[in-house]
Amino acid sequence: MTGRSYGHYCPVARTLELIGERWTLLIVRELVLGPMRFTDLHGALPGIPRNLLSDRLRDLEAHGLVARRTLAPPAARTVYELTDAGRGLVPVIADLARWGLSHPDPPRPDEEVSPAMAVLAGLAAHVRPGPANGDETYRLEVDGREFTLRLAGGDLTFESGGTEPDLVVSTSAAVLLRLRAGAEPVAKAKAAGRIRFAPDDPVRIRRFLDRFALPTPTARQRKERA
Amino acid sequence: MTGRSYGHYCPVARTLELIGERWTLLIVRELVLGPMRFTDLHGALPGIPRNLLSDRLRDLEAHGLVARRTLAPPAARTVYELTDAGRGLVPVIADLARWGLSHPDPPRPDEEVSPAMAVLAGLAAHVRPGPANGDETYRLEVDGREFTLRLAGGDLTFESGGTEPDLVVSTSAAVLLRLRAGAEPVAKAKAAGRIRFAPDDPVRIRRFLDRFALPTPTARQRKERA
DNA sequence: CCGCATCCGTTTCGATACTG
DNA sequence: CAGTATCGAAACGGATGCGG
Repeated sequence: MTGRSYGHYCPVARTLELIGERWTLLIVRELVLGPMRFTDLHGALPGIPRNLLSDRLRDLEAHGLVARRTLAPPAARTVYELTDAGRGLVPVIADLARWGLSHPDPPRPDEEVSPAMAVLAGLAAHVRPGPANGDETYRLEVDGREFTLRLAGGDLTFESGGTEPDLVVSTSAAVLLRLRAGAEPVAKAKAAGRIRFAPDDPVRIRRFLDRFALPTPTARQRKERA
Repeated sequence: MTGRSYGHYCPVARTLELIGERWTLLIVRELVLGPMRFTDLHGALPGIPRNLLSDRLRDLEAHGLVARRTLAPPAARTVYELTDAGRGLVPVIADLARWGLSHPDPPRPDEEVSPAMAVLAGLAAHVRPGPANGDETYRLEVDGREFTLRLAGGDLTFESGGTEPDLVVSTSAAVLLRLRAGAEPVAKAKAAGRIRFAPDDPVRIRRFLDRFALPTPTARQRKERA
């Protein structure tokens, strides 16, 4: 038991006792995108001391939000992954991202941009309900890290690959954030090679931008007309 | 600048720098329900030291999440209220409440139940989109504190009174939580006088329970049929 | 009663060094 | 690679005290 109690019988306080400590929610954010090993986690969270990461993982495991799994002998390694309970925190993280994006603040000197947060913040926070009929799968390649996003109805889940994606998007975390902020039009980034789509199919690209509510000329016009 | 930086250019991390410290979100939770004075806030948050409350309010004000307003001479007092930016955090709080409610944990000895959290956690976290046509206004009287909730479409806002409510609900925070948890049927609580409705109109009561997704026999049957 | 400042023991954080 | 151990620096918790 590490998270100090608030002494309130309150769901909000209870939850904060579990995930309200420094770094905890950022660790969860990383794990949302898939299981990770200790060192990779440490690398994905610049600035976190290893002992704190160790402590947090222990607490998260004790509270059933994270599970450790030991991989089979060939690559015998321990990985940390979210439990279902842990995945239940995704809306919280998405809301925090939404809030942050709606109160922009330019990057400060020496700040690092992580691919995971670009994916989650730039995309996951703004999923729009799509056509009820079709599922879509996207593969994001962000600064060398790969994420597979599956959209079914209004729900977004992350997969560890396997499924053949409808569209592969390759870009950098910084560009993803610039797109989200509307600081750079998609067309321009594409022309400059800062974002690539495969296949280069306008219909699929448009649907991708639409589902993730990325600013497009059309979206802007739609807004102005309203 | 008090919230230590994470050194990440990430909306989630940025937001956590502002509201990730201990007590901060609970203070915001209280203020969601309306402007409050220092001492009332202190009373509504059992266990918080006054100096911490003071510190947090200062930080929140510095970051534009909270504004202090001095009331007119007759009752010349300072009140703290959320800014629009601060109100933007409501979804975060609602998600935390939702998560907490879905991972129940019985009350621990010596824990206090606050009316505000019962309102927010028990009701606000589960608002169902209602009929697009009609707005509804409810007055909650919880352990002596009054809250006016206005529902317009899927949006919930809190008012400081004035509007004539469609329904007045009087109960205690504990009962509200028990209803939410399905630990006690509404009918039983009503019969025992633990919750009162005015006017005692079945149609309005049903709509109230429906909009806030409180477990009702009908809702349960609906679930089982599905 | 209100809001805040000060003091002080305890807990947490964070940087570095260290071990299997 | 995957953590532990240690230790100084902050932050926190709680008890005051002090002007409005």
